[in-house]
Amino acid sequence: MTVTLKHVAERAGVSRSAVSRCFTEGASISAGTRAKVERAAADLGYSPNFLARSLTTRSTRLIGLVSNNFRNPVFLQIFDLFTRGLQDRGLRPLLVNLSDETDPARSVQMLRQYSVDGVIVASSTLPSGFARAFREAGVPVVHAFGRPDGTPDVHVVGIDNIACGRMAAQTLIGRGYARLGFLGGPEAASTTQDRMAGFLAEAALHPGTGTSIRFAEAYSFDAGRAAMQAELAAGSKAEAWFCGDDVLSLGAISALRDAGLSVPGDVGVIGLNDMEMAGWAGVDLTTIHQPFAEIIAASIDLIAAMLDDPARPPDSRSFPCRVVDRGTLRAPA
Amino acid sequence: MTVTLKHVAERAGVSRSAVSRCFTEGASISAGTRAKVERAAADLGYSPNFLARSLTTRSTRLIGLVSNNFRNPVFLQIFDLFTRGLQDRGLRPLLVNLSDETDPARSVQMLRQYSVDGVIVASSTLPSGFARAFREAGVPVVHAFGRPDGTPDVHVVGIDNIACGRMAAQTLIGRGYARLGFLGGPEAASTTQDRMAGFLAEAALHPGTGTSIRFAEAYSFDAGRAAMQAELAAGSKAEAWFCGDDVLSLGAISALRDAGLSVPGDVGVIGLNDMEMAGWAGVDLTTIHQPFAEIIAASIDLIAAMLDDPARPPDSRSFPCRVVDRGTLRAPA
DNA sequence: ATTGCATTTGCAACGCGTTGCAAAAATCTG
DNA sequence: CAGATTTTTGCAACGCGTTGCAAATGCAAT
Repeated sequence: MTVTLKHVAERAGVSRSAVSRCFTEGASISAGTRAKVERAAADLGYSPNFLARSLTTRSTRLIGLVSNNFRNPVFLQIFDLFTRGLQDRGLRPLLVNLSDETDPARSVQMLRQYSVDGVIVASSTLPSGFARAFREAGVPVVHAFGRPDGTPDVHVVGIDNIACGRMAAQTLIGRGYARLGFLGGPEAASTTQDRMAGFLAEAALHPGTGTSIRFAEAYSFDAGRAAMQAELAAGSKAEAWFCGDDVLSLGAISALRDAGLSVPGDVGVIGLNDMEMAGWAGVDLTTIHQPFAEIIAASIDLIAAMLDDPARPPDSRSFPCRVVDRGTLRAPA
Repeated sequence: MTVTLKHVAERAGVSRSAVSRCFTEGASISAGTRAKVERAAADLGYSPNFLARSLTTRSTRLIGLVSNNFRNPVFLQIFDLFTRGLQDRGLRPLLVNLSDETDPARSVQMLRQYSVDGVIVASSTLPSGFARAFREAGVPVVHAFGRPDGTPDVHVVGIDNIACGRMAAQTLIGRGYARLGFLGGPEAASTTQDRMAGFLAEAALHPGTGTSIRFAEAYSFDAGRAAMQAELAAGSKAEAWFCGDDVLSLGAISALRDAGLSVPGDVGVIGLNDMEMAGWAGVDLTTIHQPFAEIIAASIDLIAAMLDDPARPPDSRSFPCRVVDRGTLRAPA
């Protein structure tokens, strides 16, 4: 049977309150009773029931970790960092897979039923309605990898996707490529739109630079490959591609190489994310590094801050990215 | 503020019990009051607090999902399948990252404090003491990807690692390789030992077959690469390798190719798992398919069964594997 | 209208802890 | 040592639902 406060209290010969206070930070208890209680608790193998406690303290230390991306290997790194970071603060991730959920209301309800203290939405492709729905339900929320914005309605931490788009274009132009391609992720995602906008804006500043655009259905190898195959079948003229994600880049490269083109000999590719695999020998993907560790640390900081002050006005943090030069672009002229 | 049973009861003009019964399956309630209650609940946006409910029902529908492998891309697929499968049954995964935890007691205590209904340990490298610790604490547990065994002390579902080792050796011998290598994961893991044992046993049945052994520090690309580099530096003579995991295989292949060897021209490689990436164009890893979907479905079935009957005697289920022939072994003679 | 039975309802206690408050005990002052 | 403080303790109520039980209601048959 489960051993409860009462059992410990009886064994230690004190009141239930005394036992409770022994297990709550900073409560008033004398050294003597503390010793008795600890002894009894140890004998019985007691530890307090967090869920019962949460009824009165109104805090579960449960955090909903919500994502819809379980195909892109970079998310394993992301889950690793999130789970460790949360655990280090005594928070517990309740993992929610929204891969085929379209209705925010259901997930909001479910997470409220479990009284989560907060929610982290980790996705660049979930419509922002999801994050907003949590906020409207009064649940602290931070949207990691969302679209930072001057007047956010929820906390957002991510990168400046427009700047990344520019950076990619600049890099390609700096390498002497004139006909540029953008291979984006799902067209509807705001991050895709921003990356494209930055990319096109920068390209437009450079006369003699042409651009073409294509979108992949998903952030996956197959989708990237299919998109590039379609592009090639349509007689692509692009000399270098900026792909909105590394795994997309790998798919695209495989299509290019299958078509007998050399990367970077014939066509250059620059990705985005700098997932672990991008650095693997033999992969050597040139890419824009997205500072995951910082983004995740900031997200956790924010959610932790909201536990203390749930009314904290939404904030938007954006971290700088940088190009990691490996082997899929030709050397500077 | 949170809206509770009481508020709904007042608004509907019924007792708290009536409201409660309206939200519990199969409780006795008339159509009339049900309508009143549902109306009031909808107006107020009420939904019951699972955690409070769990106090009396003694069921949270929370399942600890425990793993220590957040570097091997195959685990993203695994988490995807687990989270979806659990969600489909109305169970909620509390994700626990044990990457650098060595003491089972701490995780057991933590998960008990959250009153999880059960625990799934998803790992082939966690010492079996972890799973046992949960069982001893009276928490239903199933160890997925563990070592199936005739007299298990916890539920185990996985593959017959010895048979896989044999299968790998047979395959290599069938292709005419005579000097075989085994590149295992962490040496201490029972799965590594079993795969090796099967591999060596089978090789021993074939006169004229030589074997060499090496272990990687972890199931990671870098570890596989480093191990193969060490092997090459030591003047390896093996013609074909069975690697205990796909990501290890990829690391090994990268080392082989860097050393100027062709795969499968000079050296053959067969992996284990058949992670998604193994099938990517350009990767084309020949490997032994581990039936993840089945293993995970069975694990979830088992944990669900234990919710009904916690005393269910431990069972051990093993799923058959099969070779998936792609491009890293030479064709049969 | 009465009896008999099945449903439905509310009361009150319970699950496991926490906490405001007042009483009790310990400590300090003079 | 009495009196004033401070600390520690227990009581009892509370957080949010559930549930055994007995009372109340509904309905059909007599």
